[in-house]
Amino acid sequence: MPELAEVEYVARQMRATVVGARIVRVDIQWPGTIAHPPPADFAEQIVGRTILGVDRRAKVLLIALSGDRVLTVHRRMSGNLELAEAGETRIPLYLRVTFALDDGRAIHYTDPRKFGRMALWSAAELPTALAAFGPEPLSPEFTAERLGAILHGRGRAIKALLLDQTAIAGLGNIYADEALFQAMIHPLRSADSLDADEIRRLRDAIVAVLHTGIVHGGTTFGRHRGFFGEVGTNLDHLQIYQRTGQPCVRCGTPVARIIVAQRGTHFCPECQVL
DNA sequence: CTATAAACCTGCTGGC
DNA sequence: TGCCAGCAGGTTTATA
Repeated sequence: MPELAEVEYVARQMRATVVGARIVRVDIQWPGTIAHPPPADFAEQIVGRTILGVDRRAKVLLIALSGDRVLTVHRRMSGNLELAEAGETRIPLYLRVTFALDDGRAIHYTDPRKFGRMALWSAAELPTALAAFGPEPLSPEFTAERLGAILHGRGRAIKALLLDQTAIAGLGNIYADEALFQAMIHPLRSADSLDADEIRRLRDAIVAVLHTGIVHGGTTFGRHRGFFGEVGTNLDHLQIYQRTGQPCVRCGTPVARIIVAQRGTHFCPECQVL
C-alpha cells in the first residue's frame, strides 16, 4: 500500500521526468476520484498549466502547477500514477484520471478500489489542507526528543499512535510493524510507557525502515507500482510484516499476528515483550 | 483523550 | 469446479 516511502519514491521519479511539461487535457474517467473542486472545475482549472515541481507531505503527493496552484494526490489503498510515453495508446485497466501532456506523453491515474482522492488548491489554501499532519519522520526536526514529546501523556497502544497521521505523518501498517520490530517494542505497549532508550531506538528504526523502503522503490505487496509501472522490491527486505508463523529473523520464534487499531499486526513474541 | 465500528470499494482467498 | 462470505487497509465520520 502506498505509505510515505512509496509516495516519496514516485515523487522523485516524477520530479525527474515531468517537471516542465504542460498539461493540455484532463480526462476524468471516474469523477469520485476528484474531491475538490467539482470535477468539471477541476479539469478546467488545470488545463494549460505547467508542472513546476513535485513534492510530498505525509502520504500526499504535491504537484505544483503554474499560476500558484497545487494538485494533491492521495493514493490511499490501490492508486498508482504511471507515465505513458508518447504514442502509447493502450488504456490501462482501472484508469480513473488522465493528464495529457504537451509532448504527447500522459500521466495515468489508476485505482481499482476507487479510494484514492485528488484535489486542486491555490497555494494560499494548501497549508490549511495539510494542517492536520504531524511532523515528517525524515525531517531534521524528527529527533528522539520530539518523538518523546509526541508520546508523552498518551495512553494509547504505540502502534495505534504510529498510525495516527496527526501524531507522525506518513507511517502505515507495513512500516509501523517493521519499525516496532526493529526497535524491539511490543505493538500494544502504552505510548507513554517507553523509556528514553526505547524512544531513541524507535525514532532510529522509523527513519531506517523508511529509508530502506525508498531505496528499494517501495513495498509491492498488493498493487504499488513506480512511475514507470515497475514493482518495488522492498518486500524482500521486510522482516516482520505478513510473516505470520514464519521464524523470526532474529530469534527463530514463529511470528505472531494480532489486531491492533483494527489492523493486522505482526510481531515477534520473544523479541517484543509487553 | 480513547476506543470501536461503519463506510468507502473491489480483487483475492479460503471454505464448503 | 464453482460459489460466496469474508478479508485486506487509509481515512473520515459517527458513536460511546
